[in-house]
Amino acid sequence: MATMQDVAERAGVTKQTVSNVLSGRVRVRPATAARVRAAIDELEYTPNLVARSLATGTTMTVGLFVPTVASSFYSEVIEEVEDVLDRNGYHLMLCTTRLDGERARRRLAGLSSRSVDALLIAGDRDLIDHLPLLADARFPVVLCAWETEAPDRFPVVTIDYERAGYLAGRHLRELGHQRVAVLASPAHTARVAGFRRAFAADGLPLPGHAVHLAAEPTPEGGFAAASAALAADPGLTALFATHDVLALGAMEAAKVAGRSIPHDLSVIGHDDNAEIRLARPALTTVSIPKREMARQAVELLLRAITKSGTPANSVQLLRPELIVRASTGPVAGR
Amino acid sequence: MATMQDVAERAGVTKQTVSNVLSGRVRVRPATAARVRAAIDELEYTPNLVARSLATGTTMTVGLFVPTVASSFYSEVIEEVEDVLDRNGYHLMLCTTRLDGERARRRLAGLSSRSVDALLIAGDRDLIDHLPLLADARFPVVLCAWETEAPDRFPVVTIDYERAGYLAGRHLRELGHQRVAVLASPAHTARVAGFRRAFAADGLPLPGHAVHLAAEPTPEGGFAAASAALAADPGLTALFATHDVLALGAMEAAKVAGRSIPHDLSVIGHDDNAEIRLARPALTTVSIPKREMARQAVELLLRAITKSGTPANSVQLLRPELIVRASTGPVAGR
DNA sequence: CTGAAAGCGCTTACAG
DNA sequence: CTGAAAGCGCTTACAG
Repeated sequence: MATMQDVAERAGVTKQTVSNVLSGRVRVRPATAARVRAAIDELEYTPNLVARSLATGTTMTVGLFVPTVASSFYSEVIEEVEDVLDRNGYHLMLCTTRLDGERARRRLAGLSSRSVDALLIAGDRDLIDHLPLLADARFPVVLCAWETEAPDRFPVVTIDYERAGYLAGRHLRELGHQRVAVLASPAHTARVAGFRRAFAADGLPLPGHAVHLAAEPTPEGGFAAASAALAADPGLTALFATHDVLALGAMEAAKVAGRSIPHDLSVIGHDDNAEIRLARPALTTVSIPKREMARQAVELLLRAITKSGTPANSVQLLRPELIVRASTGPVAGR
Repeated sequence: MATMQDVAERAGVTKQTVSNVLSGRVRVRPATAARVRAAIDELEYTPNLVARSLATGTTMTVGLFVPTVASSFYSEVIEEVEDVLDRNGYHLMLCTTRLDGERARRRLAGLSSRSVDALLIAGDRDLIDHLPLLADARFPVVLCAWETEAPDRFPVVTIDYERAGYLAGRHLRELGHQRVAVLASPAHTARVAGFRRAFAADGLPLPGHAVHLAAEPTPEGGFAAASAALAADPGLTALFATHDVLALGAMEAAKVAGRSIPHDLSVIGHDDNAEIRLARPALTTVSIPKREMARQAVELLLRAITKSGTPANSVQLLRPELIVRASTGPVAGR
């Protein structure tokens, strides 16, 4: 392994000069620089990043926490984060918490030792209880895809989930639906609240039992929740699933129950994820700008690193958008 | 930021003693150790991993290259890799190559500077041309999920893809199918070869035009390829998709063409990925032990790190398994 | 069982 | 524009 010292000797200079050539921050006479470059090539020298990190106090890597990698939402977040990072010369350290708080805690503690220049935490499911661990992190922390209320001390870039739920509710209201149910993952409280608001605004507050929790964020979970909802109230004319994959299961359940979509039952999802491309009829859903969110979160993080201060403690909300397709229709159709 | 020196002063010892307490590799008198631990707590000292890395020459992080994170195959590989790593105290540095050879090259060069203790490369699509870059890597490299022939110098843990294709072919043969087509991603050469072998063995070599390449590994890609196959030869009785998501699209295409599955057309996939849970009829497929593969690959890597030698240059093949469900049936049914 | 020294390979002021 | 020095925060033999 060639070291900077080796290169220096070969080029007949000191290692400081080699360092200067490499960093470009100090002007070096062209002839000298050329000699240094030649030596670097001959020796196949590549700088030791660890040594550089120790000297500069910077690692050029960012940590990313996500609940899972097996969902198109987080896949896209990860890819977007990596792209922005890559463009700026940063590496990505990935931790998936897997709904395991203890695991999350352990990984968080493991990363907090200056091996990372900043931390991006996506999704609030597992880490929320352990955020105090980061109370005096010496690096910037940004939260994204945060649906529950976030701790005051960290900036967050997220979706206006409440509005997303509201858009879904308003759409169903405009179609005349009155008896509706919600299929929700336990964490999706803001979406449910927004949906409720749309109905309450019209003087039709949703009864508490209209919300059916799905045990798992899978089609199977949606199938079970939808079956339960339909059994509990056969008069239902519409279903809001707080997650597209839940909606997929709900469509299956409707079929099994002999209901055609959207004629007998409207179904609306949330996310506009890749998983629904094959759904028939095409699923009406609320689209959320996940890549945009990820991009802005990383950029905030990167700005915080270079300014080496804590980032402005702001909450940034990206707006969702209703995408009307074929799975929702007027209630009159029934 | 408290340093080891600070802890030492507070505890009235030298930093070497602190180091010894931390590492546990040298016995320290209990009373001294207790004083040191107290000082650590009071100062909230956490060791600087970068400094440790420079001193030990080890970073406790492993790099993982995957083509993409947006597929359940690679999601599962990533999660499994991370689990094994985590259990052994290692961190994960993730690079997705995204079908971009130049990007892959750049990331590879970026990692090769001792910031990683070992490298696991999953999938051969993007990096194969750049592997020579690793020719004199100073850390172990292991390949996995490799379908094309791997460069001699690296150990590989992969699936017996040829056999997977063979199992699919043999199944169709046993059901009496003679006129069949293959829907394949361009890289899936071994699966196609194995499938061919099953037919050739029965004296029914597949004509070259029986293979239809899918432009993209998506349901849409499968739909297009299947439509083309059905148009080219309406007498087809079975389709082998080298990837489950292709099979999903093929099932759609069959529906559109007015063919019922499996009565008019048998469809068999490959991978047994989560994406097919909702397919109706349930998809017959060839299951591959992806998590097992990932686990063994990482363990090989870890062994290579600790032995600090290059791992045994072996090729390890895991066996696929045929999973018969409802999308395939006897040709006589037609 | 504890301490003094050297070293890991860089970078960053600071002189010349 | 180039060189000598100190330092980043650890670990690892090596003495005592």
